[in-house]
Amino acid sequence: MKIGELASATATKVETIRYYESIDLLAPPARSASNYRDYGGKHLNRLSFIRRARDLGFSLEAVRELLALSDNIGQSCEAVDLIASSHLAEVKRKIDDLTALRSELERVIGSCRHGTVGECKIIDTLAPRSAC
Amino acid sequence: MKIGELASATATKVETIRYYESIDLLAPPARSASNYRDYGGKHLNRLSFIRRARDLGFSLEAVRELLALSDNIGQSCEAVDLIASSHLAEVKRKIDDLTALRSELERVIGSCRHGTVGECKIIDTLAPRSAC
DNA sequence: CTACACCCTCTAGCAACTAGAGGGTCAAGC
DNA sequence: GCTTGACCCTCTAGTTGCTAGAGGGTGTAG
Repeated sequence: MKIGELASATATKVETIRYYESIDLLAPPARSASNYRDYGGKHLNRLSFIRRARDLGFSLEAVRELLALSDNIGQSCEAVDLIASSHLAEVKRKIDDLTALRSELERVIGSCRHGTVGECKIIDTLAPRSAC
Repeated sequence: MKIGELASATATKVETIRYYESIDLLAPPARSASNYRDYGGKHLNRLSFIRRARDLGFSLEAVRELLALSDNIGQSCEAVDLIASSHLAEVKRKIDDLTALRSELERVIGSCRHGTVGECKIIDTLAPRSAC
């Protein structure tokens, strides 16, 4: 399987696959006579795993740990749970931050009377002076 | 006013102030005899503006535009409104994305039975094989 | 035999800083 | 007068997760 085929099989860009190899996330595959990368089923599985984890928002470092853990089939999955839970906590925190931000932005934008910049409430919120 | 003073007055790091100068967001101040940056009230206002806009999540490019607009006091504030509204739309989109992500993560984590990695539902979700 | 799609390596770029190296300046305390 | 420590300076490289480009080689269809 050539890199382009692996790329379309996993909806990943060719450059991204090479990048994953360069950071040791994906093992270097065999090479053809013409030095083309030649991937097998293992690589496909591994890259699929990476893709799904990335789609769930895990960082590449987290993915790296999840991959390592997934290889120790007998071990407790506590560590897996921990990584996922702390990621979830982070996602929740971001949602909270963005929700607060949204309210603030809505308030600011809602106060705009569509006059001149000199009277603009939005600019007013940002600048430490002037009135609307 | 030295850079450290401006930094603590605006809760900005010294390096960040120098960075803003390097990308022409903040005008270069006068220099003292010993080549120290010497800031005035204008710089304080400008940096405060930048900080508030950044706190509202505006990109540096958006901040640059907002700053330019805020100087044209007579102009219509339509452009300001547009920048703010499109930022708000972006924030909303991010909240939606993260909320969907949160549900997915909660579902995945909730299915974990705290056994071994081989039985782990979390790993199972990521890997295209095995059972819990 | 010549297009053209594909592959290769290596490097630089994005946002928005942050951290470090390697140096100069200035006021206080001994 | 001299050292200590907190500042300041410039310049460069690192962070995350790719993406895009230069400058080349390969393989196949017409």
